[in-house]
Amino acid sequence: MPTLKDIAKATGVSIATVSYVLNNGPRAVSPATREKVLEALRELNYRPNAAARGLKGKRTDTIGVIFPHAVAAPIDNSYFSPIIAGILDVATEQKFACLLFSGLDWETVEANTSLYGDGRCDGAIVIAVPKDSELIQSMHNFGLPFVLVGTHPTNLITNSIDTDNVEGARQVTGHLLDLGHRRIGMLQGNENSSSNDERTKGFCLAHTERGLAVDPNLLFPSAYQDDVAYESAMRALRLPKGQRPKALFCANDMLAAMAYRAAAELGLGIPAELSIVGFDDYAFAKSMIPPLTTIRQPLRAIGARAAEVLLDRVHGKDAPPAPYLFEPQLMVRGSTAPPTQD
Amino acid sequence: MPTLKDIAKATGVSIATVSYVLNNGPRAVSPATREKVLEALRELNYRPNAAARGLKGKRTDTIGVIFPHAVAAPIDNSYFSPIIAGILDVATEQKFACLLFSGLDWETVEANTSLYGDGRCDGAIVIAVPKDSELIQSMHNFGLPFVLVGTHPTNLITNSIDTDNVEGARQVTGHLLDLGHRRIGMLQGNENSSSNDERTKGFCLAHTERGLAVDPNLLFPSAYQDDVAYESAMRALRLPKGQRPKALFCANDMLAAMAYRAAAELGLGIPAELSIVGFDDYAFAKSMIPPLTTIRQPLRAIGARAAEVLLDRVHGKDAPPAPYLFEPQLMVRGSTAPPTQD
DNA sequence: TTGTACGCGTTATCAA
DNA sequence: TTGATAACGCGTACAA
Repeated sequence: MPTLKDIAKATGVSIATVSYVLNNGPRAVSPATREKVLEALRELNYRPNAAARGLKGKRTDTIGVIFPHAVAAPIDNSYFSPIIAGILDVATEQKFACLLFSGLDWETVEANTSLYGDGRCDGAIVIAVPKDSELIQSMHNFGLPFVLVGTHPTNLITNSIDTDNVEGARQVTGHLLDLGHRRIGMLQGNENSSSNDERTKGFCLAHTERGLAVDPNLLFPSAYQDDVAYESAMRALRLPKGQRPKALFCANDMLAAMAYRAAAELGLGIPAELSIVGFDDYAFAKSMIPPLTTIRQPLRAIGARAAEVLLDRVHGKDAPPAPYLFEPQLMVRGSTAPPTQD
Repeated sequence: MPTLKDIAKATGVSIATVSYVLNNGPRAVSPATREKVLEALRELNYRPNAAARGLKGKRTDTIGVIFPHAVAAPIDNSYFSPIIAGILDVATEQKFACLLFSGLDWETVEANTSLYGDGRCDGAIVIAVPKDSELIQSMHNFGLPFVLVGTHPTNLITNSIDTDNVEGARQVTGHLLDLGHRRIGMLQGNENSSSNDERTKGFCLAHTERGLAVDPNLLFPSAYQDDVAYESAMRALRLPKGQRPKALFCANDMLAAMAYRAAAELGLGIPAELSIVGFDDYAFAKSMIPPLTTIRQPLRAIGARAAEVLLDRVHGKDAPPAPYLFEPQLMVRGSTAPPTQD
């Protein structure tokens, strides 16, 4: 690997000059030597050494992405991966690379956080961290720019990017209510997640706005894990006919897929005997049979926006630590219909 | 951020001593000073600077992962993300981080490859690169340890990790033939991909082993993209009844999902009127309705194995540049049944 | 047992 | 317009 010194030697100039050519400044170089240097750079296939640059206190051109990648929950693929794709879109465009810091769960991730503090990245994006996590405060104390995705800490210390979960849940529940449904169950997500709190709130809001009460027996605790979700769905759908919900609002599309499975096993037709709606509009939602009515969350755009905000911070344009909410979009497909008579 | 110098000053020893304590050598430090130093390190919350370490020529404790993340194909999530999860499993355990180098397609990725050569990582994993890509040769020339996943270059210059695609395709096609199917179509994947070549080969092999010929009209060119796949599936299933395949082998599960959609739109019951099999066993396969019969490819284990092999190389244990093939596993579910009479 | 000093490849300051 | 050189933080050969 050639270094500045090699280029300087080959060209007969000083390393300073080479550096100025490389960085287009901060001082001028005569066109003649400039050309000579550029040629040598190309000739020897020179690559600036990232470590040396980082050491000089310059940017590392790297952003960290912090998230857990649990063992077998489809949500990990469907949720994290479009977000990371969006981050990559923006990062690649701005010639940044992404450094993943991960672990199976948040506990492991937090235990490994030492990694982000060693000057390997200029900033970090933290995805779906539990809102009571110490990580948020400790990162803030650390001073590295960071942005949250899918989490709204109570004290606003940095930017957070997300979809308006309350509004989305309100819309999709409203869609069911407007179809005439009155016995709607909700399959909930992780207990300590921002998204589940907000989606539950929107579910209730849609009811109260119409002067209707939510039956607490129709809130089915579950989690963003396929096995847990399947069990919860079975519990909900095995209720005696008069109590069984005629529609299910699932806290995300993966839960909805599990509800489909439970319904199929119990011989309940969708949407004839049971309407199902989800949340997120994962890639597979439109391919489900029947296609799932759900709330579209622009995950890739969320990731891209997070990267933009972070890179602005990295470049010194400090935005106020405001939350940024994307508008949810109701996607009415084939899994919802008016209720049939009992 | 405290540096070695700060610790040295606080403890009243030299930076060399601090360094020796940190690295447990190469020379001994008296237990007394050792304790003092350790305490100061903890006290001041010292973190070694990765850039400085990298500059000294030591390991960066980072592995690069090179792959494209195209615009909207579900395969990207379902294929890449479990592999990356597997890489993360091993990397995290060995205290390595993963640096993603990506672009929308391989063209962009290759244009950005300059990134991997700047000393930011100790080695790289390249996922599903087209087998004729220059990237492979240029990385080899570069001298950075690397490992391939899902690609088998013709000249064996490093390790490659994959599933035995020929054998998997042979098994799942054999399953259809053994059910009595004789008019089996194949929905193919990307033209220049190793996986598609090998799966096509296995498809043919299963036929010839049984003394049967493959009807070339039943090979439907397609790609690992949902829109293209859907169109191809429609073309296959719109054939007049006597020519229409009664079973479809899809080059991966995403194609199979698109075939489900096409079948649903044409009113063809699965598996009554049409058997469908896939390949990969993506997370969603078992939740499809009916659950998809497919070949399980242990993607997460593949990622983990790739990371292990790479880290061995990084640590200097040079294995021979052999390919490593995982055994495919036939998962018989509800999407296959014996053919009905015409 | 410990301290001093050099060099890794950059960038930036100072001097020419 | 350019060259010499200090500094970034760390690891280690050498001197003490």
